[in-house]
Amino acid sequence: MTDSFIAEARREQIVLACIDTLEEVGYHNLSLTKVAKKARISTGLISYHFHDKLDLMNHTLQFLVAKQLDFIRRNVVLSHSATKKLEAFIKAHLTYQETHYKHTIALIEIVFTARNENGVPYYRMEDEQEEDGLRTILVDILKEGQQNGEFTSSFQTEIVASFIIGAIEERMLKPNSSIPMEQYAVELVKMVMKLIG
Amino acid sequence: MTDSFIAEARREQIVLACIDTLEEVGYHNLSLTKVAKKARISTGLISYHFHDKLDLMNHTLQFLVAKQLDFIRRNVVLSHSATKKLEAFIKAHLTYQETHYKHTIALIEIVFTARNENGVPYYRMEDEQEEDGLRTILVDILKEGQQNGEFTSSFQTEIVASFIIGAIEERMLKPNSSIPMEQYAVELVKMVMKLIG
DNA sequence: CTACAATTTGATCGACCGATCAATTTTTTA
DNA sequence: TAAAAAATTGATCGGTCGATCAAATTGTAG
Repeated sequence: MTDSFIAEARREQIVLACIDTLEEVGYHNLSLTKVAKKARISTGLISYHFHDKLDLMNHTLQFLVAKQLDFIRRNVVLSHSATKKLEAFIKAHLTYQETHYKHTIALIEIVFTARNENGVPYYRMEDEQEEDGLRTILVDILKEGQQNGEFTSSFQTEIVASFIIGAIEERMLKPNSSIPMEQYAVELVKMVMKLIG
Repeated sequence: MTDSFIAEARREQIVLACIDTLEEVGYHNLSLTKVAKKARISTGLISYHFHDKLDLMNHTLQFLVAKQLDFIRRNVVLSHSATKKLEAFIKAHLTYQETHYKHTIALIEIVFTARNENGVPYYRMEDEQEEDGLRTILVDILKEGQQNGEFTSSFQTEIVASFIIGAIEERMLKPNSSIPMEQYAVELVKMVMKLIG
């Protein structure tokens, strides 16, 4: 296993096949054989490019998080006020979940099922170096708005952030709701502004 | 397998062992052998009292949901205004997650990992007959408050309910937060009242 | 062209799992 | 108390999985 172009392309191909398989059968029923079949390669090749199953899952999770973060961040930076950034964050996040449904499902499958070497699942892990996560982006927007007077200073950014992320993730788990995503996004923005504006 | 007292007690014992095992190793690494060992019985006895592994999980999920629902409902009915009921709902829900942490973890493990005969996980299922779920209780409280004038009528109960449940479940996944549960509950109640009061 | 390195295959191994079942023990029934 | 029913054991079976590896193929450097 090296870092050649071929190896890098192959690894991404396997990661993509892993995402497809996760969405179709879930982590619970996923096997390396199924991923290999999806990627139209032999099972041994996966072991050649990834140390073991957990290593493949770690790379797949990293891929999914990076894509989502990149999409949302690119939308947020287009705005130049905290209010507009907040709106962009909420809408981009909800939009991504709808347009990249397969990725969202794969992400959920890994986060709630995969466990590290010590048996700790991702959803129970302490966010070690939350240097650059989605939550940090959101908290920074809230702080910026407080500092420049767009938002009131009478709320704790961490709690409002939980509030917003909770509402977004709640929607992530119920995409089949009777309420269209667009409307949900608009209403959520309205509510948040009523809270902090 | 019958419905005798012995069988009923044995089934509950197995369900409790299942909850313990879920919390310790997760659904992913759970086996009927481990559940049997936890319950200090033979493996065959589980198959005697439950049709198969999925049947055990269904009973365990039903047990967990019923316990949680019962606790929250008992707290809510003590209050006699929509405002107080809403406060009781939020605080009871958050309190239950902290005092019954093991049950919360087991619930998450089943909902996000177990799949029915058709391969559909619980978290992706349409809530068939949501006759009596937590969400219904919450929506009913919101409707009651709107009808008797405690709350404004300018919001959609379904969306605010998602908002509230999202904030509660977000906390469920991050119990190790720097913010104490009590404070989180108080702030959440304040925010919701600011939204709808 | 040649030799070496990287890549890929597919068979195979040991381990574990869910489910089954004959045999045994305990409880209930009459 | 004797017979029947219920409950329980533990060994066992077929199946699947993750990982390994010798062998084959492809790519690359000299």
